[in-house]
Amino acid sequence: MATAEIPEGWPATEREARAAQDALRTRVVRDEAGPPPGTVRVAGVDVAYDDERDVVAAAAVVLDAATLEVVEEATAVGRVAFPYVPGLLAFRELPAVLAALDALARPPGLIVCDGYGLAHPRRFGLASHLGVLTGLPAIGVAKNPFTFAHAAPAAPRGSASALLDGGEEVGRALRTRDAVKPVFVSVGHRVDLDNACAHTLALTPAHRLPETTRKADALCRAALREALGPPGAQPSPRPSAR
DNA sequence: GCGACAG
DNA sequence: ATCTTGTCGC
Repeated sequence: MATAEIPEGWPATEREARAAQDALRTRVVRDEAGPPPGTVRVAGVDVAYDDERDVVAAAAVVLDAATLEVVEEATAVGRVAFPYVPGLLAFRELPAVLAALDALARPPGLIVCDGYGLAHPRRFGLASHLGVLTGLPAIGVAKNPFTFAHAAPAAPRGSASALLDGGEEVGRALRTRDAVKPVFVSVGHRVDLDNACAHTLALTPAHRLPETTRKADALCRAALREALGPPGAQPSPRPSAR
C-alpha cells in the first residue's frame, strides 16, 4: 500500500480551507455530460480513520464498466490531515484518496465519491474538489441529505426528487432500491446530474449504495486494520538508551 | 446566540 | 466516521 503525505501548503485552519474552496471552485467544469454508463472504468474511493492514533487509510477500487468486476485496487495510509468539519470534509479525506488514486496503474474514467459535490454550502464538496484536482469526471453519492431539503421520491427504484438548497436544485434524492431510503446524488466535475444519476443506477444492481463505494469501504477498513496491526500491539516501540 | 451538520 | 449484539430476512 502507498504512503500518503500531507501536501505542502495544505490548509491548517478552517479559514484557510474555506479560502481554498473559494479559489478552486471556479475550476469546476459543469458543461460536459460526462461518459455514458458502461463506457468507462469507474473508481470508488473511501476513507477509514483511527483518530486516536492519527491514522487514515484510503482505498480506490476500479470496476469494469459493463460487468462491475474489480479490475484494480490500491490503498494508501497516512496521518489525518484535517479534523472533521461539516463543509470541509475534503481537507480531511483528499490527501489519502489522492495517494490511493496515484497508486493505480491507469486513471479511471469516472470517480464516485462517498459524499457531495455541488450539494455543498459553497458548491464545492468532496466530489467537486477531487474532480478539479485530478481533472477526472467525478460525482458524489451520499447516504444522508446533509442540510438540504427534499421530498420523498416515489417508491420504485429509479424514482427521484430534487435536493434543494433554498430554490436551487443542488442534487437529487435517488431511490436505488424499491421502498428503501434514497441516496443523495450530486455533480462533482465534468458530469451532469442526469448522467450522475444514470451511473448511480448502473452501479446499484443489488444494494442501496454503489458497488464502487461498497468495495472501497471494505478495502479501506481492511487497510486501516492492517496499518494498526493486531489488537494489543504496542504503540511505537521506544528505543531505550541503556 | 443556538442548533444542525457529507464522513 | 466510530462505538457495538443479536436478529430478522432474502
